[in-house]
Amino acid sequence: MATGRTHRPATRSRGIPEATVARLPLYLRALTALSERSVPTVSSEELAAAAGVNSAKLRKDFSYLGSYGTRGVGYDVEYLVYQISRELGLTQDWPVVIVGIGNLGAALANYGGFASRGFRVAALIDADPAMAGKPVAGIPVQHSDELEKIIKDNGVSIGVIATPAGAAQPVCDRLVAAGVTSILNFAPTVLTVPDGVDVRKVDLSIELQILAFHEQRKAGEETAAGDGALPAATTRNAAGDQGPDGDVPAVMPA
Amino acid sequence: MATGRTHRPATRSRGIPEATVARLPLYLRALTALSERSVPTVSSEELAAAAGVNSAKLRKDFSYLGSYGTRGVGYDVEYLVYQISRELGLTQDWPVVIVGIGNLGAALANYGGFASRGFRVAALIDADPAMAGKPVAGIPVQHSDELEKIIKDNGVSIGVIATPAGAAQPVCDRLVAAGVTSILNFAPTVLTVPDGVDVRKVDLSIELQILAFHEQRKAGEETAAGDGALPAATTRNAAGDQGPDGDVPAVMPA
DNA sequence: ATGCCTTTGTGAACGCGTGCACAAAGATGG
DNA sequence: CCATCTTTGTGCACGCGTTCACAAAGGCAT
Repeated sequence: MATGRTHRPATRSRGIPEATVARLPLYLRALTALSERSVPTVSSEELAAAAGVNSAKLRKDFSYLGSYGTRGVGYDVEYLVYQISRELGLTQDWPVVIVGIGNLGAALANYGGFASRGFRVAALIDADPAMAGKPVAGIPVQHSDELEKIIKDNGVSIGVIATPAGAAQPVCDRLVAAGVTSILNFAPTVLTVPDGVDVRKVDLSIELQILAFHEQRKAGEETAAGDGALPAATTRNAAGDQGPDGDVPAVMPA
Repeated sequence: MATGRTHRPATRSRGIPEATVARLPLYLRALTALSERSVPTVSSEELAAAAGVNSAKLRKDFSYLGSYGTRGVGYDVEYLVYQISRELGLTQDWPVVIVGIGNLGAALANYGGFASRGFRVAALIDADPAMAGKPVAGIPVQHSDELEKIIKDNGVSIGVIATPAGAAQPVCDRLVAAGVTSILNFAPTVLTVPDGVDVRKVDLSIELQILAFHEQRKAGEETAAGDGALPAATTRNAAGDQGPDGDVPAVMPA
């Protein structure tokens, strides 16, 4: 039971570092914008600025793909778009299913960023029978019962989970059993999957909490000048705190 | 001009590594679940499993906060919930504004994960006059003209951008000018902000592209048995290089 | 009180990612 | 054809993050 592998060992497959892979979509976006403006070539410096990264890092990233630049000139935009697209696997069609058509699921279904790359929403799935047949983003929602059949009929290998936290793991299990090997998880839960299955998670609440940490630190530094104590953050027995049961630390070790 | 700071120097403020901060919300969630089940104490091993991380990493993370455990026993759940909440700044109220009430913005407004922590949606803002006054998630949408006033009146320091890509930077500039110092960006664009302002971005399309990369790699390894032409990464600028699809970039350098 | 057993907290080694700085490569102009 | 100038590709060093492994700490039973 404790064998849940959420993290993959590494991308030692035979090349491209994980950190580089994560930046390729960024470069691709910047390049696409240049392409639309019919810019023929771009230097590492310019492209790096557009993508918001260091130019040395960008050149090193590209070096993992091959030598696609021309010294003294830069990179050919169209050619690079093609190479990165191919490397990311975007030259082929990726059917995806979205499970859980609530507010977020519907937003995802309507999101243009999917279709613009090689992704195609093959189906929308929800457990609520009342949703069945109702069109969202022009696609009729199907009931969970059809999940396995949908996956197999469309050859889906990527699934998006936008269900409530409680439903995520069961849905995940069914997706994996039906043949899905990559999952994008929006539910605030740790998913346990077998080896060979990739999971990436997006958690809105976590991002905000990280921002709050830095925000608090900034505020603390300002007021720290006049007062050693942090702002009311150190509120003792903060009653209105998170607790269903107005709880206080109450239990102190020692 | 190329001075756009999207990345912060570091969190050497006086302690906690960035990687650790990013995991604290994860621990907090696991601990909250335990708390609701009235579990009094938990060992690093158990908690690590629940959060999906290595137990040594978890102990080291906690060691940055202080010595909150008891050897031979583990950690007191309630006490740890409190300490992490305090460290993350969740014991205080964080008013946030969401700008761009489209599908995604509406989904965010309805997302329960915000309110459950210290976050409170102070206002919803959209540039479309037709949206003004219309309630979303029980909160009436306000027009962009009110942005500065809303920020100042509510003391908002965290802003969420869910606008189309084109509108993101102008909105960002206005938020920052009005006093916002932390931004969560859902628009697919690189935001340029002054020093001292934190930006975190969530890009749905990028996550999918990363999954596609790994998915392609998995598929490639399978079929690689019969075909050795896969790792063409070392290909020099050879014209008409690998053409599995016979698709050539059309524009070739040289 | 004493010894055993469990679990924390952390020193140290390792590996990955980042950024610097420069030599090699190629274009361009005379 | 040669000199010069631009920009790539990368060797190298540094710092952060992860993991191992173990000594110290504390509870608990006898």
